[in-house]
Amino acid sequence: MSAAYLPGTELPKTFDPRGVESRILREWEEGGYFGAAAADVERGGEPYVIVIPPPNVTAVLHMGHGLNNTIQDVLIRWRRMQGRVTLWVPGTDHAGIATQNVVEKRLATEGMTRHDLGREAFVERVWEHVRDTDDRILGQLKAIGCSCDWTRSRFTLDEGLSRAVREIFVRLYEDGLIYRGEYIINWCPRCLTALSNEEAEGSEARGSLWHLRYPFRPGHEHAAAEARAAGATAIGQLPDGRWHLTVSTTRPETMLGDTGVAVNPGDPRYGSLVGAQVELPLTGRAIPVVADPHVSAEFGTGMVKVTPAHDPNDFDIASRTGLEVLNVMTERAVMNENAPAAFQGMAREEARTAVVAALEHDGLMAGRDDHDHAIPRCYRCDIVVEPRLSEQWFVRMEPLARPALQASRDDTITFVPDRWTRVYENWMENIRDWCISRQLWWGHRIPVWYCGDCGEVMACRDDPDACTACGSAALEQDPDVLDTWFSSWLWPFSVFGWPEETSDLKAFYPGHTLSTAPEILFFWVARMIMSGYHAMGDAPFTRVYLHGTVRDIQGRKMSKSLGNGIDPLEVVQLYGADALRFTLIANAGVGADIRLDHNDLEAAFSPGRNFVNKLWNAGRFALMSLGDDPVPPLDAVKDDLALEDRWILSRQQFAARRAAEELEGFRIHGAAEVMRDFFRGEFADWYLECVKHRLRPGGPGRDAARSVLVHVLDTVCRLLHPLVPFVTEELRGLLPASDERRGPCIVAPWPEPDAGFVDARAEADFDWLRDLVVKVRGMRKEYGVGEGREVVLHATGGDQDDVLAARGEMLRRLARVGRVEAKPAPDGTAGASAVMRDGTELFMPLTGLIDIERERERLMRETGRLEGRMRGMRAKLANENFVTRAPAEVVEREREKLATCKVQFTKLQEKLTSLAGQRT
RNA sequence: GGGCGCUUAGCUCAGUUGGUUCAGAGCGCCUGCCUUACAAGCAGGAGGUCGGCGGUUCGAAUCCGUCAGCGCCCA
Repeated sequence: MSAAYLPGTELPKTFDPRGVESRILREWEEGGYFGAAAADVERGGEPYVIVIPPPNVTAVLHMGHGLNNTIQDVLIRWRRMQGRVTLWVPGTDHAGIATQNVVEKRLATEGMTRHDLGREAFVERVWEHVRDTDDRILGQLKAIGCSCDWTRSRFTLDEGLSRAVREIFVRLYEDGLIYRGEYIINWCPRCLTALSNEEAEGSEARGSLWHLRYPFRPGHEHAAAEARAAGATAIGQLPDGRWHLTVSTTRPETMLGDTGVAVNPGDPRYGSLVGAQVELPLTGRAIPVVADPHVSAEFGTGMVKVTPAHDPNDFDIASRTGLEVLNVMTERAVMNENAPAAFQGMAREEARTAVVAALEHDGLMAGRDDHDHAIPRCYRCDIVVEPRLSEQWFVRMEPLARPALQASRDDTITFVPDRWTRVYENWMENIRDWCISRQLWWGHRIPVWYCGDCGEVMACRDDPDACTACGSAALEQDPDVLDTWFSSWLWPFSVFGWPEETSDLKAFYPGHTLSTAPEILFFWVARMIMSGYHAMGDAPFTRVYLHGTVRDIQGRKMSKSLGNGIDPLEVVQLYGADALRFTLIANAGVGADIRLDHNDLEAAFSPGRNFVNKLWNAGRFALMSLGDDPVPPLDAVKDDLALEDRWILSRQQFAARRAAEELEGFRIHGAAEVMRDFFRGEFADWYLECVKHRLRPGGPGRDAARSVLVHVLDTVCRLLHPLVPFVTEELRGLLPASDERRGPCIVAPWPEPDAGFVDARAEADFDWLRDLVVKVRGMRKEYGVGEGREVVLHATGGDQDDVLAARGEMLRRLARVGRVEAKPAPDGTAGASAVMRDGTELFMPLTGLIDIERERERLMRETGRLEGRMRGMRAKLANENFVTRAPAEVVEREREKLATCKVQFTKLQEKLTSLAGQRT
């Protein structure tokens, strides 16, 4: 692309990412390759669209983002090279509760709360924070090479996206899908806001199950006695003769808010109790026993205490049975004025201890069992969530879930790995309404106004001046904001200007692939699909790739609090973006977690760096060897191709085909493996070594070698570009230009396999040569024949003499074989032997070096191995069932294998016999 | 309580529809090489009864059941 290296100077021996990446990045951006316009699609281009999972502006990116975005960039770059109109929309998320927490914490260090600042000033403080992290996040994405359309970067609180939020809110409200009501919601007593069910994360905890005794009120002894007589073991008498019942709870402090005890109406034990009154201990209140069909007769004592204001199930019981709702806690989960005076002002944990002690003191504690259960915690601050009765806004989800569920069932949307399909469908099938109001200041203000005069409630697209019912100007906007996810669920179309019917929306919606972590499958992915159908009538994407989590070497999730994170920018600084990407990709099995050692970045990222460096050096070698003469196009040398040329060209078609297959199936690590095997295992290790001598000035078939070398290297660059974009861009830019090699790699065509280059004969012949070289190397090593010392090789009994004769120079260079004889060595010559699979006998005279006993052992090992294999094959073939039932093809293959083994075995036996002769 | 995933070489993990060298890669280890692309490299090598048991099948790392250990999700 640009002349970064002075003509005539050697390229550096190691690839220098820092010197290259920023320059290439600039060239890409200036070239405008990242962007796409609606017009490109209107002209008939086939779009490929990804919207980024917008990172939180809470903090800068970690390695999980590195993985997430590398995957997206690989897909985008690949599709771009395939000629699709690719668009990757970047952006960030305002992350209401999380961001507010971060800024509040910072204020706390200054000894302030958000209330000291006031709403407006506080929000301005948050904006300052956001502007800073937003820039840094986008910078990080650029640094790892993400080819997003930066001109389209969005923020979920942008004006346009805020408009989308209002629009969807009002529409849903008008459709009756948004409502306000008083229900038990998950409440964070630290953040002082409602949470959705998804935001209250269960955490396993060792707890207790306490059994409490509630005495019957005077006059209800008969009911108690009757129940006891009916077999109710949980009914009994206290030492003072009073009757009591027993209920169990994991949260004794809530008993202060009990307003009843419920039993199943069909429970034969408790029929007499319904309508009876018990005395609620510590409070002096009398509460009734009621019947409710949702109480399980089998669970526990079959009687449950009912605390309507502090438990969602109890709330439901109360609404069915008419029990009173009594809230005994403040918003900070401190016992309030409805609790007995002795407990008022106590925090819930404190109150628990006090209640237990008081009950014990009164002889009303029947016992305690260990009880493991899940305690919901706030996903942002980890405080135990308190179920709290409060008035909130909800989305009625069931109608929205219907098409979203159908889309999965009919494979309109598919998940990779497939197991997430069931998780998604299960969630959709058991959908619950979504609490969307948050008692926060940072976020989209709920677009609802209340009339101070007539009480009218209005959901408005634009701020109203007067009440639509009475005309009053005494309007007040709902003080709360919306759940963050209520804006991010619109992301796939709000970024294109919805609700305006923009040309972008027409061109780029629906998108194609969504790549994210499974932890936000419900929060975000599922809801995007719902809103996509509701607002656009179509799914926002068709394939959802759910990748694994980046963990530390001990398998712990990387986190700031553990200090086990790895900063992507540090890795880019030290090893380069390509190394970061290749390392992540090569380690990322489909949906599998990745372990990286944060204490040893060298161990974690050097393989990636080394691979990149290897690539660089292959290019460096090519450039040093090509000389200044024009490189002929492949067409011009097609009649001069040597075996290795035809072989590598054939293998290249295989690699291109396999790489595309892997990418199609989202097996990106598989693509990396295919390409690494091709580039390192075949091109660098074998092809380059084979053609070195030909590339010398005046070397045989030099022009053909030069042509193939450049052609394959160019292909390697293009194949690897989606994975390691910088080094491939740099390298390809240095190759001699030609008509097919003009323009930057980023928009070069993806290599399509060309059947015309597939050459099975060349592959077979070359494989045979490769085997021979490996065998010779093995024999040399066995006897410590120094690498500088040439040997003679006798190769007899095979039918590859032509191949051998033509590749003498290759053998000399790869195995230090000075001369190949097509006839056996004279009888009695000491040396090492081997037999190829086709029966070709190899003999390497090693007079003076050979140890006959050792050679015998070596050959015995070899025959032993063969014998083992043959035994297996003979047994298989002797099995009537195998021969008759297995496909004929498989049986035939087995026979052929056995035959070749036999030939090898026999020849090795002969060698052994002749060795024995020599010994005597 | 329900569901899902994992268990393969010392470490981290691939292994698509059961059958061609399917028992693999990278790192680590051992041995030998500074062979003018690359020591961030090259060549050669050691190392695993694919968690246990049972089943299906001519044939199982692969399919089924079960047990054990680890992890995750939902209630």
